[in-house]
Amino acid sequence: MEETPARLTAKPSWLLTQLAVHAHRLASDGFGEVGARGYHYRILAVLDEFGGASQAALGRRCNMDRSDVVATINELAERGLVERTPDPDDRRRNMVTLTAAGDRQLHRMERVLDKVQDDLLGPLAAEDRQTLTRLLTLLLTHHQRG
Amino acid sequence: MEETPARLTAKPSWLLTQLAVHAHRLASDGFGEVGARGYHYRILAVLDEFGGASQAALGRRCNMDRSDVVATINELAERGLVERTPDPDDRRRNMVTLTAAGDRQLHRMERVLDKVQDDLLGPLAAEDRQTLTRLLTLLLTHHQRG
DNA sequence: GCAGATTCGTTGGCTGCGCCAACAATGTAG
DNA sequence: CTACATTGTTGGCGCAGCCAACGAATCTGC
Repeated sequence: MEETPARLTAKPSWLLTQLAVHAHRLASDGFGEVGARGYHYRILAVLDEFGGASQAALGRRCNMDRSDVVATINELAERGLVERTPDPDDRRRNMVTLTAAGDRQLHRMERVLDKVQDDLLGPLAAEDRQTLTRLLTLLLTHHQRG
Repeated sequence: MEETPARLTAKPSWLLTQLAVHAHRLASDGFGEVGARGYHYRILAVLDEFGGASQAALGRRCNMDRSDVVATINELAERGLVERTPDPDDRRRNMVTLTAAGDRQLHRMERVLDKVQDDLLGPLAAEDRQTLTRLLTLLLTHHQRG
């Protein structure tokens, strides 16, 4: 079949973004099977790990825009996975908390994601997986500061 | 500041997609400075490397949907970077060819992209860059077949 | 105490990229 | 000739990442 030009396949930025497409598709398909999407997982994971928080704090923790947090919380609240209550100490804030159903959904998504990692790293040996993770982590933390 | 949950930062799929966001932003910003975007580069690169081709063939070579190729060729033709002529041998096809201006634009984008790679891989030593590229290439080719 | 800056939730909108379905025109194989 | 496949095109969708603006509430400097 038709080949992709070498100028593309040689560039790390190309490899990264294209592979990210595959990763995203794997995750997206998996999430779809439990009626969710990526943003849902981020919010639920943060709530489970750090407890209830304001929407702005959630956004900062999972690298999301405030406006996208609003929409996501709307969807999660509709499904009863999350509760939004006004914060009495600071009436600008909404306290967002995880419900029992939300916790169950998080566990479902966690299982989905575990499988995604396996599919994604498919042909890589354990050592290579570790190397890759190390390098990616290094780069990501670097770009998060600058 | 607020931290990102470990469940996220530990997952290769997260690292990959988030780092891809940074890569995409670097490329996007650079392309923006020369009045272009990612799809433009793909098409121009394929034309330069393999010569004129039909829109469908272009799409297969750079992993783009036929409909997106149409829009991209429209934009490129508008700017005079590409020419669209009916193929006399197969009247379904359009022959798309690179113009001199298109070639110059490609070179501009090439320079932009070289800088992007450097910014992207920033803190990595030459050896680590090679390792990363190798692993990513391996995974990408794997996911392109399955 | 008060004026000015900052934070928070919310609305509405935009871009890029990856897709899909449908259609007419053309080509190919049986 | 008939079926099937390919090509260009239109129009539309979803996800993710953004930005600007607004009123309400809070915090800060004076």
